[in-house]
Amino acid sequence: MQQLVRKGTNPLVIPESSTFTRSSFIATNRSQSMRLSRYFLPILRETPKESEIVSHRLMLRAGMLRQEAAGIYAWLPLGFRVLKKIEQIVREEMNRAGAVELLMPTLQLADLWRESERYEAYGPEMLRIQDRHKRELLYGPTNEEMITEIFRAYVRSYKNLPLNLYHIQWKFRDEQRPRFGVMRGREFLMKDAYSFDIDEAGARLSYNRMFVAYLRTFARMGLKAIPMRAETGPIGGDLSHEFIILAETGESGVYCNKDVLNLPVPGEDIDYNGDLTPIVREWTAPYAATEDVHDATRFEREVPAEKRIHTRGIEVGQIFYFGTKYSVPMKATVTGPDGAEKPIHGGSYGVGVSRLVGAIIEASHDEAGIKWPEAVAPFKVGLLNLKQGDSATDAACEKLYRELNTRGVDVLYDDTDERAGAKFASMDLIGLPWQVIVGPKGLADGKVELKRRSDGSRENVSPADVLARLAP
RNA sequence: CGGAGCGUAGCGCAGCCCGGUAGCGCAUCUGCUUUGGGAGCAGAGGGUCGCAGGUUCAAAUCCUGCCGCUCCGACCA
Repeated sequence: MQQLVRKGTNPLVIPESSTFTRSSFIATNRSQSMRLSRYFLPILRETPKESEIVSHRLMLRAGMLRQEAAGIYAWLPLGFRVLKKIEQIVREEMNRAGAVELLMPTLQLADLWRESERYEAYGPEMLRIQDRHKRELLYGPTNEEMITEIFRAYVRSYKNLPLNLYHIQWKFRDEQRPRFGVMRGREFLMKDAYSFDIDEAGARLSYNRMFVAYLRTFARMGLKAIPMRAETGPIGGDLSHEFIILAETGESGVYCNKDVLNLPVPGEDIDYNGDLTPIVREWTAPYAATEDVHDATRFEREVPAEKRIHTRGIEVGQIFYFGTKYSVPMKATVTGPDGAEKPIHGGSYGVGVSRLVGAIIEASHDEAGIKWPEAVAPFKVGLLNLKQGDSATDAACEKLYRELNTRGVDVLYDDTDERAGAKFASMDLIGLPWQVIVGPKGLADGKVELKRRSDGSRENVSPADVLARLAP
């Protein structure tokens, strides 16, 4: 069933009799709230057949996502809000680490890829396109060539280094078998950063900055992402880590030392110009590896039996140092202090932004639905009016809705005339961190119910306490 | 890319073998009764049966081709 939650009057028409402007969408400087009756949230009661893993199933049921073709999705409003929140966290942490944002196009000229000799090498996963002039284009699966082209066009001197440029853009890889929803789509949103340094020593400093930025990025999303030694893959190079979150339903097997789960994540006051080596060393000291590079002998020698973890994981980021792999064939050189031209040493650093939406759900859900970490939740609070039309509950809800907004809290206000049970089920499904449940029974005692989605705990509090708790 | 399936109402499915006016549940709409964990009753609307061709008096059903999607495996952020 597809229930388009849209009931009530035409939102484009404010009745003349209205004594107030009925705004369905409240946007203050700090918050963006919605009335469910005016939102677009097509919740599915039944599980769509095509979804195999839990995150995909929940994204479809929660009205976040619509499949348009194999591995290609439309992001519905609720899903889009999560995507944007994740994107923004990635952006803030990249900026904090000194990377500079730009935006490259999705389409690239084939000639660019011929320079690095990857046009032929990439194979059928690359979507190749011809324009009306029969020029060969491709939908970019990654952007090393293009960023190198941009870099070499402008940067001449070592004095402009180090430089780290990144963008957050849609990519396309024509997977033979797309599956698992956004976890392995063909079109996906990715943050990719590219570092440029005069030599390997400099490149390793850049690498470390991204390493630390990734620790912070994933921690902010409520994830324990573990850096694991990785194969360098088709991009090449000799230093690489995958950042993996543990989830039973993960795509690959992982082995690690339990200690790595409790390491401290650097605070936002971390000095990216300082020496980050101790942090990287600390995080790479405990054994942690995916099964394709797993060394059972070492694992058993280094990790005491009670600290061995063998489970599955989802890759949410990967960082590479690849040296002069692109700068040599593409002639991206700068003049060094000695007056000699040198190819730059590069690295690339990806975060699967759209994949993270699914990965977070894999790591945080229960039977009833999603449990969003607050930092990425589409709304912080779900406000449930259990008896729409009752003047007391309506008034109490309207007041809470306005006041939470005034205090900068994102609220999804379920003001529909659904029955209480349906509202509970829908709210649990979409997984907002907090539910404020307002009904006649509680209001008789001047109380509403405050429920925390993460652990299901609930308590009866006054509306004033709700404000104090949710908008301190 | 090997193997296996599936396309019938918004979603989940039956009907196909054995050809004969397209059905069920949920959802939607109307009315009444309900109202703190996915309500009940009564009524209503909604389908080029994936597309094209063929066989036949007659095709959702049989035959051929194509398209789309899913699952297992190999592969991958």
